[in-house]
Amino acid sequence: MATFEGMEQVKSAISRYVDLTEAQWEQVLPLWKERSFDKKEVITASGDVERWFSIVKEGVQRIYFEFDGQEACIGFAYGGSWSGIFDSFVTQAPSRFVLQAVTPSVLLSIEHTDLQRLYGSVPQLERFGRLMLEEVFVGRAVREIEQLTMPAQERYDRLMDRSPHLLQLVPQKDIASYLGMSAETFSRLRAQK
Amino acid sequence: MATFEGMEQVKSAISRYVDLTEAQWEQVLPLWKERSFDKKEVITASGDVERWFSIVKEGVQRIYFEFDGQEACIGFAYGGSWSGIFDSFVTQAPSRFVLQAVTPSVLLSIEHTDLQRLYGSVPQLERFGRLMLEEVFVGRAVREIEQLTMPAQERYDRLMDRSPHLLQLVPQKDIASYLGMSAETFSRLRAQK
DNA sequence: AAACGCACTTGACCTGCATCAAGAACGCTC
DNA sequence: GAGCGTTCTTGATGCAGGTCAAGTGCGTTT
Repeated sequence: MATFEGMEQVKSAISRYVDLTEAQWEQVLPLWKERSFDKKEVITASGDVERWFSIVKEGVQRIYFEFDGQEACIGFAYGGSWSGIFDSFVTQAPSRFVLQAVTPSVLLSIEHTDLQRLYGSVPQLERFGRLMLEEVFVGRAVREIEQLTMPAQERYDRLMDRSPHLLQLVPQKDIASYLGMSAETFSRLRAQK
Repeated sequence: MATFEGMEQVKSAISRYVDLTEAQWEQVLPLWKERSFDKKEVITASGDVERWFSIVKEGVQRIYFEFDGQEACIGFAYGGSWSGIFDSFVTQAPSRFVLQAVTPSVLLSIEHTDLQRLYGSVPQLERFGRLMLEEVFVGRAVREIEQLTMPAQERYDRLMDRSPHLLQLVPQKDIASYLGMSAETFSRLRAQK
């Protein structure tokens, strides 16, 4: 079970979407667990079915895809945001992606089966489930649109606006990969500022 | 309500995922409606919330995104496959995409509210809902991975393997856009075969 | 503190694909 | 079936960004 601060963080994250009664919180909160990972530890491997939906308590994680020796970074998760392989979590099909801790990380997680059961006993949670899924969908769609319609330069600018701290937290090569450009191009873009 | 053939098609599409009793079919089938669209008619506009989940009875549709005068094609739907703006349908948030009939189209559709209600009264349908969502997710992820990791040539080959008939059905410029290349490049790739 | 590895920078080169442009071949409409 | 718009082809040109290579700095290990 999560620590006291952990439970508080889960409560405040969910509270942004729905109000629950004290009795309901007592059903919801005990199901969340605290999970810790070392730097570079793989949290969910390719081929695994994602069992957990998580809120990031500490650290940064990345989602990437492997193909003939290369890696393509698909997304990041950090303080306060959701973490996990959402498509695999939702569909309970094996993931083709890897979730890895970039920095030492602590996640507050709930199991798929527990969440499903909660949907039955605490109907308001459905709204939470829908809205967090919406955020994930929108995030993916925004990235897809940006990749399709913007040059490297502009994609860089936008990411720096949205997540200026990211640069301090993760290797530049991962950000470059996320933006769909080589590490060299990324470096050059930074230089001319 | 749908025609007799329409209901048969809905039944066989759902039957691939779950078995229902006759009594259950009688709850499910009457909620599906037949909707017809002219060539080039917009089915779901940008900004709309997607109300419908559909099975394609006839015709081809495309999903695209508009930005400063350009269009980026995100996907196609045709005979037997699902159609709709799935992320907007699932999240009930306004769509940033457009769904348009490329050829005259007939869709067999169920409303979001009706489907939600059915999940309550026919629990087996949840499985259907999950599996069709899985297909959509997987389709999106496959395309994302292909865009990221393959040169234009190979993306072209793969699409032609997967959907050889597509070329007869929709303008080449839309396929080119879907593959993330210019119409000219697409034309040249075809020529050298 | 020496030594190794890894991330980052910078330069030179090269190429895949976009863009521009101009013609050919289809549909539609009247 | 004449005319017009739209789609498709083909050629010429240009450039964004990938690749290769060599060097620099830093954090870790021993």
